[in-house]
Formats: sequence, structure tokens, C-alpha cells
Amino acid sequence: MRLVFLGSPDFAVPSLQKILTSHHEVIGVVTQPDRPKGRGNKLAFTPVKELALAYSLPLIQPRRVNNEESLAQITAWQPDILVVVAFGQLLKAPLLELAPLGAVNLHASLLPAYRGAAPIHWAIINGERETGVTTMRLDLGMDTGDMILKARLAIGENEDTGSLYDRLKVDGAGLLLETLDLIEAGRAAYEPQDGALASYAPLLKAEDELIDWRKPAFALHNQIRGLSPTPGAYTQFEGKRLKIRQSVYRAESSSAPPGTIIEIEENIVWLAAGEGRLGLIEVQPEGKTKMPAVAFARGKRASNK
RNA sequence: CGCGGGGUGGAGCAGCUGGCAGCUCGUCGGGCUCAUAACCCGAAGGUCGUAGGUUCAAAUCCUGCCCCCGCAA
Repeated sequence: MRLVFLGSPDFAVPSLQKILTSHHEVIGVVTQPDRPKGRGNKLAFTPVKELALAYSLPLIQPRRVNNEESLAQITAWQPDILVVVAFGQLLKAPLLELAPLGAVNLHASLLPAYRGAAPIHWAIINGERETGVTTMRLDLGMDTGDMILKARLAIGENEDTGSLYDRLKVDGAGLLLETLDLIEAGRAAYEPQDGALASYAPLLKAEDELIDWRKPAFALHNQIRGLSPTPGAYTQFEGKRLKIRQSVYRAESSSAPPGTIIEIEENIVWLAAGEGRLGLIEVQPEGKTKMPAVAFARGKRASNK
């Protein structure tokens, strides 16, 4: 099929790559505009743009993909289908109806669960033991389209978002290609989502990153791995942020007030939580590189005296 | 020129109103022994990111460069 690929972050890269190695033809790529990023606000290309450039694919970067100009360009490409993976903009009716076969999307959850922007983070934060990827036909809603294929994936007990993200984007790429082949063969089955079972995974807010020591240790552990490596969960220490990059937890409680140190083992700094105890393994002070939690604790003691 | 922190023995830090480089941990050797995270003694180990400048003297002051990171987007 002749397809236009819409995607932006590196989650979409394996999908585009996989399609490029297939018999399908990518006749155009749509990605987000270059944006000032990082320190110094330097302009950054999206990972999808990097790949598109490497393959010399026709590329547009509309501020609003639904406007007339980009609509005209995509129409001119005459695609059979639009393929959307973590694009970052919602497609409106004219775009959804532009290609004869509509638009398919890859979403990083087992729909209808975790519709929305941050399904991987929230699955881990909520302590899910399983997630997956779903392909669907896009409609006007937010991840509400009819589903085509799913692939399940178990979440490791201590797995973080980074690891899960990497696994899902690869699984997703395979599933997406499979889906495209089905559609091309006219054998795709479309299953409507049961809205009653839907749940949402909204964009992360700043307050989601702050650790509340009154919560149970397991919840904090899920929060920490769910936000790792980005944006990272943090606690306030001496007026500065201390990101907690890696943790463990135990059920046994202590009489210590939540957020205080109970004990320091060889590689773990144990703090009291609302329930149980949370063990810090790796932390990152504001303005510093990540370091073992035990080293941070030592440095603090040394400098406080 | 978005705001900001930092580069000092293997790790984490102090020293930076200029004058012989210090602390905690680790390592090695020894002691004590069943040690709350913090037992005792001793030892090894550092071109103080890099290039240049100021000075009798610079980790400490000035300038360029490299590197790491936080925030905001």
C-alpha cells in the first residue's frame, strides 16, 4: 500500500523502520515542527524526522496538521491509508476521510484501557502486571476507534517505563505491520471498544512526580519506576529536588515517621513510608548525575559536619 | 544569546575572604570479635576538567575551551 506515516517521538521510530523494510511504500512523512529543546533551547528534530531524512522521504512538519495547507499536501501524495503512531496532534474528519482506507493507529495499551497520552507510565504507576499494544482505526475520539489487533505483554515486577517503552515500541511495530497486511488483504476485523471498560492515562502533571511519603511503599515504588527514566519521581531534600531513580520496597513497617531514614544497608537506604518501607538504590540530586543512594547519604553526612 | 548547579585520590563531598590538599565510604594490613547506618588502629592512592593569565605563591582570582546535570519550554 501507499501510505503516509504520521509520528514524532522515538516510540514511532521502530514502526516506521519496520514499514520501510516491508513491501509497503512510504510516500510521505508528517511529524511535529522542530522545537527548541533542552538546555540553551536549541532546535531539535523529532526522531521520526531524523529517520525520514536518512531515507530521503518527503516530509512536512505542520504546526496544525488539519489546516488546508497540510491537507492539500497529504492529498497530493494520494495515500491508500494514513498510519499514525504517537504523532502528537489529533486528526479531524477531513484527514480521517482523506485516504480510501482511512487511518490506523498504534496505541501503547490494551484498549479500551489507558486511552490517552501516557499509557505506559500510568500502567506502571498503577501497578498493572500486564499491558500491551493495540492497533485500531482512528475515529474522532481520543483512542476510541475500532480495534484491529492486540499484543499482550507482561510487566516485570520492577520494570520501569523506559524498559517497557522499548519493548512496546518493538512489539507495536510488528503488530502494526501485521495490521497493515491484514487491511491490504481485506481481512481486517474491526472490533468496537466497550466504552464502559475504558480508562484514561492523561498527560503527566508536575504534581504526579512529587513523592508523598505517607503513601504505602509499594505505591511509591510503582510511582518511581513508572516515572523512570523520565520525567523522574522526586522528593524534596534540603530545599532541593532529589530524584529517585531506582527503588525497592518491603512490607515491614517501622515506628519511624514517613520520609525518614530507618537504616542504611550496603547498597540501600531504607526510609519509612506510610506503610512499609522504601529502599532507595539510585538517586539524582538537582544539578548532579545519578548516583548510588548510599553515596549520596554519605556525602551529606560528611558535608554536614 | 531562556534560567541555574557542578567538574578536587575508586565513590560521594568539604576547602575557593590565595600560602605545605581534608572528610565519609571503599581498598589493603592489623586489632576487636557474634556489633542499631555510623567498632578501633595503621597504610596506599590526587597533573584539584583543560589551556592561558595575574601573583613571591592559585584547587582557591581573571579569560577561553571541553564535559556532566537540574529547571523551564
